[in-house]
Amino acid sequence: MNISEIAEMAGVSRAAVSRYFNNGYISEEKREQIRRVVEETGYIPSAQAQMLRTKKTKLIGVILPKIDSESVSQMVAGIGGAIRNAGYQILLADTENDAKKEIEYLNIFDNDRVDGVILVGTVFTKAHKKALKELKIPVVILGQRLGGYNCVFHDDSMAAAEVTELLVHERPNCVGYVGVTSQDEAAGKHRLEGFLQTLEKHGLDCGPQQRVEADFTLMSGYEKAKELLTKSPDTDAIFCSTDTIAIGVLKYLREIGKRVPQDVAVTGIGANKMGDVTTPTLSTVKFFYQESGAEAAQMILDALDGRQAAVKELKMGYTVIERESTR
Amino acid sequence: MNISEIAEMAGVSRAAVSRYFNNGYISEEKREQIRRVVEETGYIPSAQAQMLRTKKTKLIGVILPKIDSESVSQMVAGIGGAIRNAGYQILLADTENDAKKEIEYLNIFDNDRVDGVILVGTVFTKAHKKALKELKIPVVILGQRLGGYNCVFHDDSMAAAEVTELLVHERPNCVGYVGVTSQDEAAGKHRLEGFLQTLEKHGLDCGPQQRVEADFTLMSGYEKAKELLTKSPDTDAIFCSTDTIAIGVLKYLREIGKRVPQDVAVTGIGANKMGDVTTPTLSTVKFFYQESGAEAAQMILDALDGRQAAVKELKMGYTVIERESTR
DNA sequence: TTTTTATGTGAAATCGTTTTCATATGTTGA
DNA sequence: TCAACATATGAAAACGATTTCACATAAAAA
Repeated sequence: MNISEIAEMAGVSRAAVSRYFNNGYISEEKREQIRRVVEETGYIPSAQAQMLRTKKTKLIGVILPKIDSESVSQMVAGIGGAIRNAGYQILLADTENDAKKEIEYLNIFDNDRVDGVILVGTVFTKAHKKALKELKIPVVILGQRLGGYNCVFHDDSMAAAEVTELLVHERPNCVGYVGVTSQDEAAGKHRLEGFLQTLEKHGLDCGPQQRVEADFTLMSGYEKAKELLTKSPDTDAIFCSTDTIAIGVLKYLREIGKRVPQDVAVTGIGANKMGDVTTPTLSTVKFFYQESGAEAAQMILDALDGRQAAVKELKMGYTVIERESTR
Repeated sequence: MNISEIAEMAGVSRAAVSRYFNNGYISEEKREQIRRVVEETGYIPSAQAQMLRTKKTKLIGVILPKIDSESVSQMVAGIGGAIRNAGYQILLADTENDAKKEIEYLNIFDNDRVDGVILVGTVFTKAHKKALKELKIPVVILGQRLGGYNCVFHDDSMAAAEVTELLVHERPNCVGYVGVTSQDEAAGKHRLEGFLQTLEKHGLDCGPQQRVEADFTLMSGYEKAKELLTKSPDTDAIFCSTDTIAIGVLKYLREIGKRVPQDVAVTGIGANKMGDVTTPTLSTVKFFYQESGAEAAQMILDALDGRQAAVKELKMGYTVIERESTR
């Protein structure tokens, strides 16, 4: 089934059929003839031919580090919901935490594979910035701020600062930090900054010897808590850069018989589902991942529509969730 | 940059350049000339033109009910990993639990949008079966068995039967069931069957009045537990069709002061991350979602390669995880 | 009445590849 | 020597749409 057959069956030219689908000038009479034939045959225009001719794919490339993560999958849900009504679809590129693949996909997508890219970023190297600079199609960075680029990110610093208020409410003697690499500016650097800022405000301290660096897993949180508490057994408040890490920390504390929050207060960030079912439940900050995904999608859509002149940076809000692990 | 420009720069015909990329006959001399020009220009052939001409998109359509779900996102991770090396990518279609959209996407994808479809199924209506029957491209059903179609699914019945063994280990007096609609054959019908089978084997019973139907949420598990325990306050073992539901049940039991497992034993299915951090931790069954995704992907790949003559049904194994909520 | 404008139409070019076809040449086997 | 075959090449057709162009016609404006 192609446009020529439809045209012939309807007794019109190919151009007329094309106009029928694209709201071009066409008489009521021919419109009806074509409608009938299209209905009978169930004809759908070839997406490939359209893409080739129009240079529009109606595809948004989504590059992400790992799809099976609560936050990332929520962002994708938000993106999907926002672009569907505009007739776009998601071309998924899961890099499996491989930075090289991020750049590879960026280059592949740039070659007319998709109309725009949403990059769920973690760490930005020189190579990333070079690849981004050379990009010919619109791009939105999601989850990180990157100067000069459209981006949607979370107020990691303020969120960390506010949740730290819960942590230090009972005036701890010895505060600990279980974070992630500050190469990840959002989850590493900014959260650490917010944390330290609140400590300072309260005349508290958390020197480098009180800080340990985990990766994004529960077991790593557990191990690093052990390291921290072995070094400083009198730690009575622990800030964790993610909920998953925090839950690993809780696990270790329970194992050595420390009560939370009586002996040690603990906070996380991210409002992972797990944090609401632990004992004690975890004080944390809720980011609106699905909404940020939707916002990023809208930004790409605007760029594709030719709206949106200047580069936009959108910082999303958050909600502090006070639960049992602090007080 | 198109193939004609490259051909001209290299002093060869378009056909030669095409052969260069597709391992056709080409002399060492020309190969080298083309290689140089391609390297200089960074030329990448237009995917759209290739798709149009070859009728191959190198795309797998993945239709799923909801991407921000632990099991689904793990399946997608598995699919992604398996198809990447074969040069395929995922075109994502999230139906947001809308069965109509499942059929819509099936039809869209069938029209040369993708080379094959993986359908993460839940409920199959007549309309689904009609759409599937009319499908011209290969399809694999993931997560459900559907006779006559390639599918990868889990041994829900046996898994439920085995986890029920844990539940009845202490010879309960009154067994309850919090399940999901049996329109969902995998999570509803088969798990119920497995559950009942083990009960029968032990001379136990769980009549319809002891069974309640939840949806797939934690709060629903909570509400239905309330319903069940109001009706039958002496219930001392509860089978839950999913971990999320089970955790809602645990929440309610704790609220009314029932100890788990001393007063009431509870089991779930699915090995959700939450079940390992609750108090008590949840006895459950681990399915291998990522692996099933990978298997489904391999099946599609085989079908596209012309291998795989007959329809295949692949039933995946499971592992029972005994934790604190039973004993 | 004449000019402008809006509406309607199909032929043909175009998008950027792959593939068929016709045609060579050089090598091998009989 | 001649047939058979593998290797090599470019011209041109094909994939299936959209869009430009030239040309109508009818209605509105001057």
